[in-house]
Amino acid sequence: MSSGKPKQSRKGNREKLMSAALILLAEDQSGLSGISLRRITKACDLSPPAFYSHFASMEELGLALVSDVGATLRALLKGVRDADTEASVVAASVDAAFSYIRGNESLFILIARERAGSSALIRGAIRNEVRQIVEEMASDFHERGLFERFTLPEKKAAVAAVVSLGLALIPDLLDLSRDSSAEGDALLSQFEYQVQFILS
Amino acid sequence: MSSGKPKQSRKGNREKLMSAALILLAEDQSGLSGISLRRITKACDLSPPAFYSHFASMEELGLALVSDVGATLRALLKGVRDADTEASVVAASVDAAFSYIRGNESLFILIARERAGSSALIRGAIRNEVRQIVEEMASDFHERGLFERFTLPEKKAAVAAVVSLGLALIPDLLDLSRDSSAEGDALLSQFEYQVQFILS
DNA sequence: TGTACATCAGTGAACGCGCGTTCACTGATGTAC
DNA sequence: TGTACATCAGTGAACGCGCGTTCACTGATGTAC
Repeated sequence: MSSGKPKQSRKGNREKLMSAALILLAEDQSGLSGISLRRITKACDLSPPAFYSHFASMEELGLALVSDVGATLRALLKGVRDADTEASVVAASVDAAFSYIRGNESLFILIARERAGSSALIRGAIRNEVRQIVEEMASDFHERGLFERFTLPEKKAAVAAVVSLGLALIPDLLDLSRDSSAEGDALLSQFEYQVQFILS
Repeated sequence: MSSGKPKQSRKGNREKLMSAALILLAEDQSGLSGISLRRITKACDLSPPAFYSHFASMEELGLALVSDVGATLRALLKGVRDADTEASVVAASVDAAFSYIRGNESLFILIARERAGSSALIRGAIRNEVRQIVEEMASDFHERGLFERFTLPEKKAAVAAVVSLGLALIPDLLDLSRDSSAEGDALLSQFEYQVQFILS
């Protein structure tokens, strides 16, 4: 027996805490307020006080997660917006967003849930990330002459509506496709109608 | 000194528990999982075990609240749908919903938050209430020949979009109008655009 | 390259707290006679 | 109307639990000489 663990590793533990939090967030459906500092550190094989070397509180960890997903998603959407007809831009953006969502479910469970969650700070951070994405997409469309029948504020309203409907879709989609994929599909085709209505 | 309280009152305590829960829900912004059985019973001057005479768990209390607000809102919307032009039906419904929301903020904080909250049962109950409202409004429009350019599933999708945007609006509105009424107004006029887009 | 040292991410023990839940009980309420 | 009784919403004490946070500490890591 060569025995045990290399204790006190000290490398990348901040990232480990963040991804352990995400995993717990996705397992329980309980939201940020339902997972405890102690469970997160236990999942990383750390002692509870080690948490404080990286974050002052759970809320700060939540803010870090939100800013991560915001930055990633913004970069992703920017990269995909080089198609130049309206239909293809919309299709590409929705596709990109949804495939990223599928690959990073737990981040979006966080966003969808904490958007109306317990921490005012986190709600504000999410609102800002969403707002940034909406503004960037709307100005981008504006500059490139897409959707010219809309004024700039109208473009923002339209993009905001699509994003909001998409976010609201996430928890429903997760709940329903757990039970029956048919209901999930119905939800998705309803979403397609809705996007179509909004972008006339 | 004639001294104190009539103890063990036994009348209407179920309702007292429910409304105490709502008050706590609105005070803290913490969601159902953030208010405890003990705090609710303390707010009603009851001992903690008295809770169990009325509800088997907090989740059951949550379900009771959801079904209350669903029933009330459905009745309210039904009563207001007797206008007979598209514009006036929409305007009347939105007005009715928003003035009810303003008068019952805490119920809607519950709905908006728990729609993506920790309890799968409660999420399901909210989904059903919303679905019922959407189906009723859409079939009603259908039967009365309003919005004839939409098929029935399109009508449902449109009504669902408006309701979803309205629900997502609530936490943002509460947060932002706390800071500045200007931002709240901007949000509301964005919502007006969005309803307009959807109903073409 | 080797050694002394500062830094700081880690440790385990301990704390007080509010929680949900159980238990045996009490006494107000409404009903049957 | 008055009395005996069943029901069941209430009580207070007690439980074990997991929580966040504090503390004095340790020892791995990277740097300066």
